[in-house]
Amino acid sequence: MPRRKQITNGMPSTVVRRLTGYLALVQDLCLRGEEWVSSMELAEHFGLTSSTVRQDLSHIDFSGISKKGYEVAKLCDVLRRVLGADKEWKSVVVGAGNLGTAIANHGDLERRGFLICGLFDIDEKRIGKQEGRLKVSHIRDMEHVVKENGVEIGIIAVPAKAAQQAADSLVKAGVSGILNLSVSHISVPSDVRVISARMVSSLLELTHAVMSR
Amino acid sequence: MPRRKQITNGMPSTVVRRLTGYLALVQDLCLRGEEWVSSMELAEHFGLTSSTVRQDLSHIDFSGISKKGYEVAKLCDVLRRVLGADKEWKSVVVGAGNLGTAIANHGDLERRGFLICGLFDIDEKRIGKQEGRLKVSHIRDMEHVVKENGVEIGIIAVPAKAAQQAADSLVKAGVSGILNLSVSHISVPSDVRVISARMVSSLLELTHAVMSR
DNA sequence: TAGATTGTTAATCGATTAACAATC
DNA sequence: TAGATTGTTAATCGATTAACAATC
Repeated sequence: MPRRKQITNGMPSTVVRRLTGYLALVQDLCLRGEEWVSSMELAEHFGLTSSTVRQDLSHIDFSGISKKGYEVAKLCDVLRRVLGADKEWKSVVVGAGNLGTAIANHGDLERRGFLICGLFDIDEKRIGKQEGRLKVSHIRDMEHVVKENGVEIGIIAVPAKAAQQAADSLVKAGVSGILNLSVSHISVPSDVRVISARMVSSLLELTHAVMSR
Repeated sequence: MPRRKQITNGMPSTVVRRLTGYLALVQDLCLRGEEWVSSMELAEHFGLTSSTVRQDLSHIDFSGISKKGYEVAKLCDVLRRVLGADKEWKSVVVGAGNLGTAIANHGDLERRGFLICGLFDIDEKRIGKQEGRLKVSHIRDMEHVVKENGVEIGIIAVPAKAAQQAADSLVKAGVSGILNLSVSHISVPSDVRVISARMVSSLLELTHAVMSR
């Protein structure tokens, strides 16, 4: 059997990560009414070389103009399309503690196209509670909500111990992607995508950096 | 003038990031009473090769034992020391909205050595409010709190527009490292370390991955 | 036109993997 | 001892940077 390559489909993930940054900046420039941005400006803003920026942008179907740079509004559109920021992503949040409810009610997410369709917990004391626009439901009702609304994204905001169980429920309910905000590592079938934004890990990256100044 | 290398001090940041993952797993194994872990087990858990794991661990002052692997408890100790997880980090949170208060009251952080000493906002309506153990203070009092308590870490949890201002206040107050949870990019002097754990960016990485399955 | 900035190729650099001797 | 797993060197692979022709 030939060795299967890990994931050689689209762009390298390092490029995708930088594109999310470019998008954030370009949206900003757009609001400020800027019309053009050069690879050099983008590079300086993120501490990269202009070469890297041009390489990154060569991955997407978009061209700059020799003397002027990139047209902000158009670049914004293309990046939004490439990253999926132009469509609405139905999402659910697992974990109705402080963090989960904060996320469920975090206007920024909805403003950016992530429509939270459900907030779930397993603790009977929390079930039924009204949190902003959402009522906390039991995890056993998740599958129903996911199917009903065509939910594709699950956000895990539970304590470490419950993370794998939350992931299992999300997978069983049928989501395609999971954002893991918990402290733990989770394992899922290979057709489900996972991104971990573990705050504690980030904080430890930070403390390491602070210590080794 | 000779070209200054970006940051060639310690370990590559990719290694540091993986070490934070190893620590999370090893702490878990420790709780479960496991005594030994091999490079192979660590690798499988994170989808790496055992070679990468051994290379990573060769960066830290710690040795495994030929036939058995790595001693869980000792590895845990060393990783904690290397990453700074063994000491208490005084921290402040800027932004007393949903996210900021969730973080300030997030038990997981305190349990892991991040002691939140202050919660700040600029909105008069929020100032003085009691949020769990903390009372919301005005940003202008931050410098005092930071100096008084020897705060080293600032966590930014404000809306996009206020992020740079929050960063400026933190820098002025004298923190050494910033965890940026806001949507925006921030710029700070080069002696201040920044890690961005922007949820929206992570979500866009995720949606891109989901789209290109 | 002249000059600035792109897109792209080739060179460099760094990170991952393979391989294997050392060793418990 | 024999076998498993480490630590480390060398080979491979991929990502970043430099350079420059194309071009607006």
